[in-house]
Amino acid sequence: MQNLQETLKTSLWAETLTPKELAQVCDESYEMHVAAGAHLTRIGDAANSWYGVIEGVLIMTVCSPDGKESTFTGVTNGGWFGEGTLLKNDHWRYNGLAVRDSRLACVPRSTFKRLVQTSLPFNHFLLSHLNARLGLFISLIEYDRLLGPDARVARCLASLFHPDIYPRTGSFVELSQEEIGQLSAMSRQRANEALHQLERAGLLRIEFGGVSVLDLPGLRSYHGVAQGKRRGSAKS
DNA sequence: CCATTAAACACCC
DNA sequence: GGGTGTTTAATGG
Repeated sequence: MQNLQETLKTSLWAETLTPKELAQVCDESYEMHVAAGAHLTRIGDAANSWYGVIEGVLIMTVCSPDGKESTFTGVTNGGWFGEGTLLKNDHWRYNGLAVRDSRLACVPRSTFKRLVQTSLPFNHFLLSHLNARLGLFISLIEYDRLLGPDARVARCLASLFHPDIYPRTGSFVELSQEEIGQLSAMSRQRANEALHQLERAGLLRIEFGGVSVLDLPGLRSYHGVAQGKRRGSAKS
């Protein structure tokens, strides 16, 4: 378990700052707790902070006009989010919902903007961070359009291990099958079936309250059988 | 038809 | 109490 200062000092962007700059960021930042099930950000709220996850899990969700909710992606230990909204001086366009009791490192908007205006190395970090997230979202669209359910679960799980976005993820993914289903855009029992398929393929192990990833490259390149069709009903 | 899902249920951590 | 495995009926391509 880490504290606020450790999270800031071991972040991927800390090394882009001079010791003096970093010390000032540490001084201006603060910690916030969000209980499981509570919102950190809501669509329409003004964005006042850049958030880093000290410990916990947050998901980004949007709502359709009739109230249906869809989950885009999750952020876990060591991940940072909100920079895009802060850069635009905008309001949140997605909800940030804690699915575990979570502790957040909050870098005030004024601090974040000062770094953007004064530190070229920090901007380099932001570029690669945004680029990584862009690549992640492009991948998610690709999975959604081209892959069947089993492969979608495999790739969505694998995407949680992107080193630039999820720096401190172990091999155990602490997400219920319900939550994996939400991330992969399918029902719980379909996610359950996909997970068993992947377990049979030796890529992961299903455990209580989560899964252990055994073969990350295998998950990342999983294509399933015949574009994701299962139940080998191909004439025996 | 076939795949998927919501709802409901029975275990088990 | 919540996560998991399973069944059943309803839905939609």
